[in-house]
Amino acid sequence: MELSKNFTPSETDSKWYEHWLSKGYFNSTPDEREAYTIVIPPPNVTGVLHMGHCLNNTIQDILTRRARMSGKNACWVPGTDHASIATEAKVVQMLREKGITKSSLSREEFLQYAWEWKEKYGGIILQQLRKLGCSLDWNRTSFTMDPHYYESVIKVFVDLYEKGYIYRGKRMINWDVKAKTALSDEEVIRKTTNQQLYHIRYAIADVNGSATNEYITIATVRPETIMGDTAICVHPDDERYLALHGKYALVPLINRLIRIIPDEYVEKDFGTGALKVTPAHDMNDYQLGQKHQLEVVDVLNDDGTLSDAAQIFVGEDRFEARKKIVAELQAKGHLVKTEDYTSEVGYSERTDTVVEPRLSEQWWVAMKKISEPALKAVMDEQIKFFPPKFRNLYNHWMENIKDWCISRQLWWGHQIPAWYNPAGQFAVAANKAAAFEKLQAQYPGNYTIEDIRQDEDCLDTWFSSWLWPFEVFKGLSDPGNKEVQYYYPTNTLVTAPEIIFFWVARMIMAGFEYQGQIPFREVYFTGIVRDKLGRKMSKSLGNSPDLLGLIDQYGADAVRFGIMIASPAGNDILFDEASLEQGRNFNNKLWNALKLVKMWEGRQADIPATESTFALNWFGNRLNEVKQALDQAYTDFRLSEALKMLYSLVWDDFCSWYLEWVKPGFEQPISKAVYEQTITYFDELLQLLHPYMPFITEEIHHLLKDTDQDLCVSQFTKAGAVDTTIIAEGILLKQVITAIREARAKNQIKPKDPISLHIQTSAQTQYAAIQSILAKQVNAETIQLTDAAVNNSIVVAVEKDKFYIATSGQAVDTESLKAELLKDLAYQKGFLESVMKKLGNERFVQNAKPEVIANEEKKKADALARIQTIEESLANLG
RNA sequence: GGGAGCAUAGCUCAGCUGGUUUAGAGCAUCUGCCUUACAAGCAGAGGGUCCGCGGUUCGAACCCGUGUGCUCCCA
Repeated sequence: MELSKNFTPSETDSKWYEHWLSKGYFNSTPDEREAYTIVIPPPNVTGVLHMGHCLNNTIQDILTRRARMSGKNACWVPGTDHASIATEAKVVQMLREKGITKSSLSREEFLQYAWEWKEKYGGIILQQLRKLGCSLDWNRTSFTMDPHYYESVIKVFVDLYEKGYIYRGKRMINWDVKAKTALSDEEVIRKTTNQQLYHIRYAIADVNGSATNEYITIATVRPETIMGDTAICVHPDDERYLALHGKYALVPLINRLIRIIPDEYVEKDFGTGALKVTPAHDMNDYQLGQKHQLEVVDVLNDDGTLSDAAQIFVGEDRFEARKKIVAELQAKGHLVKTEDYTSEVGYSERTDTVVEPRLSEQWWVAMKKISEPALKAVMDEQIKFFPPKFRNLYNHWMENIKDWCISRQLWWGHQIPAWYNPAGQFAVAANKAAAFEKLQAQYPGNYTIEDIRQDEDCLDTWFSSWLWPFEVFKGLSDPGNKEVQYYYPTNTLVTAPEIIFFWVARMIMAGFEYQGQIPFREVYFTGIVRDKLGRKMSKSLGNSPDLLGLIDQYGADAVRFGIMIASPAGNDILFDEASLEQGRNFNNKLWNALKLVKMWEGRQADIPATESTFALNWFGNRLNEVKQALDQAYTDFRLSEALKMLYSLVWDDFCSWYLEWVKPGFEQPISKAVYEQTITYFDELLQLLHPYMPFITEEIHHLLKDTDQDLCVSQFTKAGAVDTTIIAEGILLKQVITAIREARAKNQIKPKDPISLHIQTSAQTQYAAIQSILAKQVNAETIQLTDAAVNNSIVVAVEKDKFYIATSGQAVDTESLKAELLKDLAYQKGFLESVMKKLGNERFVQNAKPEVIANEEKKKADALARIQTIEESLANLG
């Protein structure tokens, strides 16, 4: 069989994915094995795969595949959430393109369009995850608006309402004027924004509204809201304004009479020290207004235009109105000055418009009541966070938790199960009939079931996704069923730290409330993917690479490698395409190792493995050593480090050392035993790598030997014991080879020119075992042991042993050799000095642990021996 | 304004309980090689005031204090 020059992922990736699917390897059903469960953090149904997903899902796939290969019944559940705001925005846009406005449709008609959109365009991301190789159980694909899921969300709402955890209330909320809906605090992104601070003077007036000649100047960034002012506030101790306490002022342009009130809330040093109070349009002003019983004048409509209450510029957009009002204030002499000002402004996460604080009637969850067990579970490490630093963040948020605004003025989502009678009284129930019954019982009256209407609003998307870990197994709609008992609590949640409050905390709450236990045992927080300049990837910066393009270009395995190698535990990732190149090169290395051993396949012979005994023994021990380290790295979620270990094991230990050590001479036969063991080792490496790079490993596994067994479902064998002596001998051998090669290079001995090597050592038997390997690696035609210095040779010292390199005809560059030895000598002497300093320190000898002192003694002895070797070598050079 | 985290080679990071060779890896750089698996490669090399200062200790990259710089979260 002819193997291509390089590995070509495009030909193999889809072949193997289809094969795995057809074998049903990713599908899980409860059995007697231990379950290992991951539920995917459901991506937004409108979403497409980006770097964040790539990282997140690669990690989940690594964990899932590793579990599957470790005797567990691995189950990774895919799905999407319905993303109220984002999806509704997409549907509205689609309708607009068709010339249809949302307002011309009934709710039912709109939802029909929305479902059509979802079926046609939604969940593209799930297809893309296949390209990445994700071993998800597609039979379990879930959606937050599946019928059973929908019912469960409603059930939870009714239940929490009945428990008194949900209430309806008029409060200040974040309003998205574009989507015309409430947002929770977490959906508001604060951005530093350049603005103008306008200084505006208000005429002082008497109680009858007659203006005086005096003025008070306030500073504001929002002049368009002055028509909603109901007071001016000054600090009670501010001497400038003492005389004005209890006086009145006139709002410019509309001449409404407002009070001047003292309150310590005002900062004397900010602006003019006088604050206009607009309770309808500012969170703090609202609180101030409540304290002083101020009137609330709402001058904005729900779309961000000025309302009738504004009296002027009615119907104009808030920012247009701002410009016009500033112009008019200036024209009428009310504008004192304008200065540049920078502050944080809230923007809607979904529509990127400036969020409007707005007084509005919404539904809320009283969080204090249900958060307690969830806080405790993390603090007690019943749920472990990786990295643990996120426990602090979690703790802080949970202790200062605020009520959750769960209503959204949207149609796409779970409609709030509250019904109102004609008098506006309401009841919460699972359906209309039950609601009517409740209403009549509570508010008897002369109205029929036809007269009651359901709340128009739907629920926040997170109010459905917090049920995800159990409702994907129908844990609420079919309580205690076999699946939820088997798979729940799930094992690992892998997610980004930015949704720790949106989601992680709330899932834990819901888990306790509805399953009586934690939803997962550990949470792994990935870093945020940034570009190589450290900037967060975003659409507006255009710095997110086209992931599918990268997969096409480099192959899924290289992309997975690239993102994992750059992903230290708990830190952000600076993504650089260079790491994908490294991944591709690594693929190629594996591929070429395959080509090499394939060349040997037909050259097997019944000859003893004598010369390769050491190599076989050594690599077997290295493999066990790394396997043990890998187990620990996985336990600690040090996935990037685990990959580095594997990379080095394959590239350095296997390819650069082991394969070279067992490689037969040109067109020479290879011992059958050596060949077979090499195939076994190679296959073990592929197996260890499989969770990270599933495609190439499966491909090579099948090319390596004829087998029906797929690597995907093969089972790891336990790491055996490690013989540390062999490992140490391997290290010494590598050192010797490197030192001799270095000497060859320094003395311009061409790789093809053979040398004669003489070894002066006290450990002669050790060298007997590795002699043939050494000869091969340094191109020595003879190797002899010697008791004395060899004349006219290059001398190299490694540890306590000396190596004399003799060449035919080549002049030895004694000067550079001497320089090297002197440099080494200086280092060793410096080292010895530092050790002697310690040992000469009485207090060290008194206080340090015996094993530490013994180690220093050994360091001293070793250094002395090396110094002696070097000095003898120098003497030999003359 | 409140809180958290980070600072080690040009870049990205390891360095776990203070003592494991006067600090390690990968990438990048430099030198020499088209050696029969691999130039997407091989062989070798250079590169550090462990952010500054002070302290604890026989001993500090590691612990404490402080300053500086960066990042994030909350208001």
